Amino acid sequence: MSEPARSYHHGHLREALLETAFGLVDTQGVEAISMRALAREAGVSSAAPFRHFADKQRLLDAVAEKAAAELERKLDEASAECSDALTQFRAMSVAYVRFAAEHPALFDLMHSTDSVAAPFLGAVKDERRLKLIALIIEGQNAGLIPEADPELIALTSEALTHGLARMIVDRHPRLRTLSSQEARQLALTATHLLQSGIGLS
Amino acid sequence: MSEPARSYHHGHLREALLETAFGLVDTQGVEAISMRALAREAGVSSAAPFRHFADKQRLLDAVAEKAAAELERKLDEASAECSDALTQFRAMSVAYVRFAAEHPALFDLMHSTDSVAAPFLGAVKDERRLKLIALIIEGQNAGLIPEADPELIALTSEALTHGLARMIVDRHPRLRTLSSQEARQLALTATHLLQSGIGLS
DNA sequence: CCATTGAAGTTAGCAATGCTTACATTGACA
DNA sequence: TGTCAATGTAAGCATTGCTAACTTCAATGG
Repeated sequence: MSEPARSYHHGHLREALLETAFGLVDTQGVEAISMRALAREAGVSSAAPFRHFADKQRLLDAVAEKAAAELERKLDEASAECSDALTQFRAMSVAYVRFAAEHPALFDLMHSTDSVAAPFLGAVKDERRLKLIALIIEGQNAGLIPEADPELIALTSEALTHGLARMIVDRHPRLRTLSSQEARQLALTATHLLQSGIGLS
Repeated sequence: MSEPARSYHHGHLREALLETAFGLVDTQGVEAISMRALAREAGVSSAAPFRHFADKQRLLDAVAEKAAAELERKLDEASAECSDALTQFRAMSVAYVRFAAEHPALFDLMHSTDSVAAPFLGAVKDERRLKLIALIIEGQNAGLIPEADPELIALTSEALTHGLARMIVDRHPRLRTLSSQEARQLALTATHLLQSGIGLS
């Protein structure tokens, strides 16, 4: 935190910009960030950021990738605490919805940025789907998940999870009352409800 | 189309702005619209639009409401062609996903605008949910839909449908190959697959 | 041990945008 | 027919994304 009184050269400009942009998106939304404000915040001229990001969109892409990495970390964390495949599967879904509820702007940005522009983002999604499918197969082998095309189950589950997440982010009327405190609660219960009640098992 | 050579007063500025904004969002996305460009297009000074829309956001709100009306029209159209409750229910889901696939930017705008700022939008959503629930109950009475809390079924279905729609809009990897031609196809098949395979019935 | 060079910073400025204020025009209505 | 509110215009301000031309400085190789 304590920056060693730099002169002329900042030293960590790129990371500094990225970090404050990340925080700003998270707390105030994408439209709250401007290159010039970011530069000001970093104590640097308004042209400096363009040495590190070709344009604003690239900066946002980087923020999106960082958000994706964070999401991934939470998903891994969630699944690591569980033993059997089905529980892991559910824990990941819950963590996914929870992340959306707690960081709507980041979640939104993540999905509105083109995976082509942010390759890491696409790679992460692919990897996650593979993991989901593996988990489903593992669950089926253990008799925890009914026999059906694993890809279809994965797709259904993704749609359900993603849909619920977006309904929360988009302030669905039914879920309108959400304070960010309740979000966590609801994310958990709703996902469990949906998945145990109608989806798998 | 043929404007009668107006002088000074446009006559239908508000509608004209709204219409071209609607089209522009649909074909180029929200970020493609600017008040000044809209004014230029309408052959009017750059301050004129502000006589009809307090600020840009209000204009976008109006576009969102118009999109919502359009969606609603298509949903009604789709359900009107069906007889029994379950078929109507499915037809509406399919139409919903199809609309998202065909008009991603409008769909996106619709959900990113606050229902408080655009009251019609919120009202329409409420009304639709009530209709869905009524349809579910009707389907249950006819033995077409399994007995379960209709609200829960509605919520699940909404999550599934909305999730699928968003996955398409957000260019989900699994659905990445979409050309807007195929979108229609996929929307139909996927929704049928999901709903008949795992959801209801 | 310096000269050079290229990465990373600066200043100045362009074009565009959202929006406001003060003024102009005009159709509709008393 | 006179007036006035609605609707248009002109001019301008602050801000933004981005560029071009110049400066600083740390590292590198002769």
